[in-house]
Amino acid sequence: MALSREHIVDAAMTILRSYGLASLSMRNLAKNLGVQPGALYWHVKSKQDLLVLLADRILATTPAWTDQVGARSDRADARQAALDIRTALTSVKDGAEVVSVAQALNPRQLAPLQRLRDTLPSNLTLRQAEWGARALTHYILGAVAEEQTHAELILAGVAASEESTAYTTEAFIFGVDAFLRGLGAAASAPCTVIDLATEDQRAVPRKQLHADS
Amino acid sequence: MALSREHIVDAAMTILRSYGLASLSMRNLAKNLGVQPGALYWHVKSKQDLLVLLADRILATTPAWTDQVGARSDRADARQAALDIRTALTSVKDGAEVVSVAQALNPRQLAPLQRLRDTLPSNLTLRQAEWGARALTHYILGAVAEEQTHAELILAGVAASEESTAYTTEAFIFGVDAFLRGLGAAASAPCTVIDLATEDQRAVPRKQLHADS
DNA sequence: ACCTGAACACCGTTCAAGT
DNA sequence: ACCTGAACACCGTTCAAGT
Repeated sequence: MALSREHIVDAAMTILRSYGLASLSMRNLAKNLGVQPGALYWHVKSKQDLLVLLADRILATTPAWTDQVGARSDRADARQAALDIRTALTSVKDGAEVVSVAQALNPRQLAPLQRLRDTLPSNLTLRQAEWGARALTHYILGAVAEEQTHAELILAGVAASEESTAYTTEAFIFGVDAFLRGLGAAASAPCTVIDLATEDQRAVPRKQLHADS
Repeated sequence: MALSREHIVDAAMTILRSYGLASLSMRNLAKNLGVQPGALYWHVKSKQDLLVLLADRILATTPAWTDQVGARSDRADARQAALDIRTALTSVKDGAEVVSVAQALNPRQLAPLQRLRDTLPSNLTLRQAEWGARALTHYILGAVAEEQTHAELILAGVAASEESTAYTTEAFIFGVDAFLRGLGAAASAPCTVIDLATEDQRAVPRKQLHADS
């Protein structure tokens, strides 16, 4: 059967579901497809490219947001959007990590991020809604990634399972709700930057590429 | 000069500051120390172990929280704690990513996480304060990681620099403040779990380790 | 157009053997 | 106790050459 981009992504998803991100090497993927590693590079630019495709497919399972005359709705919609994203991420092993890496490499707006922005409280300016959606995305990815690696550590017998999944879900929702409440009150309490002696020791000198000896 | 654990961490920090996480391989580190790669494993258990040490050192530069008779204080303290953590992370290239990875591998409580918990609004239960501190940590690590990779993409000429650092800082603070506001109102609006048809397609089958053919 | 074979320049980790 | 030398089992990517 002829190799194709879609076929490659399918096989990669299978590896991801069964064994996780650590097992997803280009060489192992090629072996699973019965092909030489170099063959993959005809259909896919790089591994980073592949990870972006995988991230899109993982998030594609989230229910489409029915755009009601472009109006931003109440808090419950945003909460549901966050839960839908979490469901999509947890359906694949290391799903949150894959999406995190893909988003870091390709910082374009992820589809559910747009949905999040559109469901945020309507008292925010567009810029604030974008900041809020990004912030919530960071929380979701971080929280779910922690859940998943924790779960894998337990399966590996390294950590003890002290918490039920209901408990984990409650913690997740607690964070989402807290954040959404805060965003709802954002307009009344504007963000004034106070003392920032903390600024700009960030510009670290960049020398050459790669240190040798 | 005799090799030591501290010496290794020093050299690793130097590589990190100058060239970032991608250049921090055990082999490159050994070369910089004028030693064979295997020698490192006498002083350090693994690369993961080393990353945890690095994460601790990166965060060690945050000002110590002067514990005032154990009382949780107001929102300004938590906001300052978040800013201090951001400053520490941005002082090292890929600092946020290093701490993220280390925290994923070794999910023990990071020092500043404790400080965050102690500075959260006092209306929360201890469990809620822990959830809140975790959530805020996820936001901080995600946001700063995005800042840093974005900055590196700009230095590499891949992306355009459309935003000033003040703008970035404002966005960061916006997220922190929103979250803290939401936590402040957490007790009055308890987190009730509504419909969760989303639960538990998370248990993905685990077969053997490593797929072959 | 699509894939193989083979190479290039790397990884983390282990471990007998040396000192 | 501490380190070398050398190996093991991998990586991502490229590219002439084949079909």
